[in-house]
Amino acid sequence: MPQEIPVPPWRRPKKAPPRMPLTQDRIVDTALGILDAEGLDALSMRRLAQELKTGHASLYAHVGNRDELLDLVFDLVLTEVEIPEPEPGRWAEQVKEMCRSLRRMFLSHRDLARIAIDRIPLGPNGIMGMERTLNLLRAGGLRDELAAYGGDLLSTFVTAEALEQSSRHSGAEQNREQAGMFADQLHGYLKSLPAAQFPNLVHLAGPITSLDSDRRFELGLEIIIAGLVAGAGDGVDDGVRTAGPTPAES
Amino acid sequence: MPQEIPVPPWRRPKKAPPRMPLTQDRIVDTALGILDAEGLDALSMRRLAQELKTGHASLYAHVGNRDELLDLVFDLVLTEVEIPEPEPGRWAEQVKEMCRSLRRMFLSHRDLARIAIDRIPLGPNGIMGMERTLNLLRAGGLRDELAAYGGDLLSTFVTAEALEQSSRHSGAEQNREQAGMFADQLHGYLKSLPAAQFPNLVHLAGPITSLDSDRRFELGLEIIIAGLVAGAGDGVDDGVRTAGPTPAES
DNA sequence: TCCATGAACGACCACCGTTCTATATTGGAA
DNA sequence: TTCCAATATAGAACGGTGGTCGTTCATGGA
Repeated sequence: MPQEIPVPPWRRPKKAPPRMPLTQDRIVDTALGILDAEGLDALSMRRLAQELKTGHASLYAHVGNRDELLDLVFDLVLTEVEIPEPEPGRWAEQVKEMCRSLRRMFLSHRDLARIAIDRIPLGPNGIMGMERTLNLLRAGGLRDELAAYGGDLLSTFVTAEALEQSSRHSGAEQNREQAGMFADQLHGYLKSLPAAQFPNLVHLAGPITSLDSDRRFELGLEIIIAGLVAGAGDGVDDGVRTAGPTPAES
Repeated sequence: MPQEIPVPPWRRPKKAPPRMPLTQDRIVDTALGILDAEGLDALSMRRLAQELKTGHASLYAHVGNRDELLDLVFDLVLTEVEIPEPEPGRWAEQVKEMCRSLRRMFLSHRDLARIAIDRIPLGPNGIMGMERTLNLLRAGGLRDELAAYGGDLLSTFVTAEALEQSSRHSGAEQNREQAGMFADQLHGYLKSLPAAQFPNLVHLAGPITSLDSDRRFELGLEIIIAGLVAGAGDGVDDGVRTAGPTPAES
């Protein structure tokens, strides 16, 4: 890195102040950068302030606290998720496309699933996403309750699956290699169990460990969508027998 | 509290040493106690050591580190989950019973879902549970891949749902009240959105906010089980068309 | 009785999030 | 142009965290 040379004070125009002011946007952008590069544990207020060349206490004038910062980061990346306008006859495929887009977003931002897993996206982009998601789900003819809950279930599924995938590659950065290592180790372990006591684990050691993340994801997606189109929950066994639409509001 | 009187050294039988030794079991039990009473954030090594009337450094002779301690706590509570032996003709109901038992476990131990969400239960009780779960799922006639993944999907679902429920009651202890408060606030907010821009959110404000945790859980359970019995994923659209059993191992 | 072993422990280390207070900077009014 | 009030900035400090290290000490075996 070249040595920093102080700028002579006489050539420094009035405009374009060299001291870029701290703004919430700049903080959130930088936070996302650290997250992508170094993960959630590295994203401390101090590390963030250092990146912004300021003191860590200064951040609190713009973001409230760390948790709120994570809210903002989450809402920011939500802009990357594409939720299609409904087209007739392509409902199931469009739902899958939406979930795949959400998954791509998670996989392209390290540890974001850890942030999202216990957060309800109520920022502006989150609300927009909910609206568009509901629009798509209802286009499939789902009754209100199922549309309302289906969106939750799908996004929870995608988040949890991304979380599992990223937590398997814990600690250091490793792409496919370490994941394969782990799968191999686990496979060996399961195969080594006493077959008399663990017949199913021994028998299924292959399928359990050979499912890669992509296959797991597609499989889960199909299961949930199949369950949704089956109109599950029409009659539940806890007393409520009728399937009529729930009253519009509580 | 009565004053502590030192025991005279002459009456102290050889057996039953009054100084209860630190063991891993005692540590894990105590950790679970703190977890139940005060939550995960309160479960620090120092707090735990204090409860055991010792120094926090002493714990590391028995548990490795905090993460491993949480592994052990997780495995311990897994003993509370009941996984039924398969009975003919009751498959779907038995799967539900298993999931409900798992959920009861989560709800009776504060913050346990937060511990479980990114952990693969590979302790002794976890392995036992996996075996019994696979045994039950396969009794339903699920093909290998679906049985192997179905268990994962179900447990992920139960955990995520428990996590959502417990994170809604964040911070202070609140049973139904605060949850209802939050739902009411959210309902009001959704209803207040501009209907032209957010027609679906406004229309579904009722169903979205009126679903209580129990109903959400049962609904999700039915969706997933319906998807499983539909044998989803027989033909997937990523090139693989045949549904033949995957090779026994990789 | 002596000693080796391993558990227990206090002092540290390098951090963390957050708050308080003092200072610097700035835009606008006089 | 000068001055002031409002605001942004940042340093110090607080009370915590998980984890390590070297030392002390009690206990069981020889």
